[in-house]
Amino acid sequence: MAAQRKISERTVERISRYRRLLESIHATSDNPFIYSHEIASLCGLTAAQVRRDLMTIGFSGSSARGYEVAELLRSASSFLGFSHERRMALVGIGYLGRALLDYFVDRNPLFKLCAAFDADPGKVDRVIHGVRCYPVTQLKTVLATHQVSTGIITVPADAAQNIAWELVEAGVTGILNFAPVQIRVPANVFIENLDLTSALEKVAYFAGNFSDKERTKK
Amino acid sequence: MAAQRKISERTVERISRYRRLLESIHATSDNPFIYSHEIASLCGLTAAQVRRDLMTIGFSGSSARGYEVAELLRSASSFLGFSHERRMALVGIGYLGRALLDYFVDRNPLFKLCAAFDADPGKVDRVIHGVRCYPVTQLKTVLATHQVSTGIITVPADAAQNIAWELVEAGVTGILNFAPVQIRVPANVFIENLDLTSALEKVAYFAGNFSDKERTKK
DNA sequence: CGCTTACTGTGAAAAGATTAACAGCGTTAA
DNA sequence: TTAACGCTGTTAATCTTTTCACAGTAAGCG
Repeated sequence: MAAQRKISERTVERISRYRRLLESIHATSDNPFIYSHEIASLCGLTAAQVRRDLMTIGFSGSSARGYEVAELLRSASSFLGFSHERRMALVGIGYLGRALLDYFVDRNPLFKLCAAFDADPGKVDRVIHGVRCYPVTQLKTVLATHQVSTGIITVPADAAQNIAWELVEAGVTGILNFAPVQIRVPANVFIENLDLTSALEKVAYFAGNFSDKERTKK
Repeated sequence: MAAQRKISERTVERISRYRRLLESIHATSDNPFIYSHEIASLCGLTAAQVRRDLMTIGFSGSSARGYEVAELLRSASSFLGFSHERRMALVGIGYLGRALLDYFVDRNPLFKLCAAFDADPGKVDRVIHGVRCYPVTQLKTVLATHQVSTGIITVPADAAQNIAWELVEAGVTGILNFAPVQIRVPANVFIENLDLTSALEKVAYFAGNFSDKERTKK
């Protein structure tokens, strides 16, 4: 729809963070305006970066008063697609899967986690954190009835690629993958690989080699 | 110690992924050599990138035969600091905290999760997934006895910054933060903010706006 | 009113990360 | 032994992201 071109992943992530920040500010502060440098400082960024991000989503503030909180909140929400409901499914009901169910359910009513799947018969046919659990064999049929656009993968590494393919065949166009393998998908599907092990090893690396060295900017 | 300078976060993350890949290849394949383009294809990268990464950690292969798997595995492990044990602590024993305990415990014997903390008295003074749980009030004393270098934060957003400060005061030099706030730490401490909500919103964004547009390269 | 101030919006510069390109070399095959 | 091949190591080019810097502008103040 909106024909903006090539907005970077980094920018989208930051917009998401701004949005949440603004939500909280909107609820607690009575000042209806906010400056780029205030947002920046609360998000650990530079003011220039914030201004540029807002520029790319086409939001304008007022010089001398800054940005109107309510308006910007609305604009960021609309940019992120909060205007319509998204349906999501989770595959892999291990500890991590359950934690994510708990984490995502009811956090945002427009991001509806409407089904969970697992290969273990002992884990299915019940409701966890308000989400119905199905055998993974029924993935395609269940997803077809639910119009799911986004999938979350928390299965073991060796099963992840197959699950991804099934999700894609079922019409999913975005995948958040926690399995520690690089998953390949068709070019028209977006995949975000979130590798907890390498995140931790990175922290451990820099925790060790850091007193003397600067961190290269994020 | 090793006086390499300014190795980027991205590179460290990739080295970690290479390492895991090599571990698996070393265990299953009988071919003692591997080419950069093989690693690249398995990790979803270009061969040039792999060669450059290995260059930055100072590893050399042989022309015409590629890289010796066992050697490279050793070299990557040593680069990542697997030569000595790291001790880690986790703060916040909610669903996510428990999932991470399960995820990280015994995954790598050199990354020892040796204590968990929570503010809720009902959750402490027991052992979860092999890790002893303490009241968060004892954080500093317990960490002092354990020589912990790395902390994992899975507490609610409003408590995260305070916990970070306490971790830093206790001598932690690297933090992996899952709370959805940007945490500030002194310049000599490394922090990685892993924001699940913005990761998901990013996926949802690109899942929606993607048929027509290229993803900007990671 | 006009002056001052401090902000936004944005082109241009800088920094950082990735990819291209190729010289040089070890291996293999003839 | 030599020639051909296909790899690595690395420099240079390109592409991306961030930061700088400043013109333009609205609000507040005297």
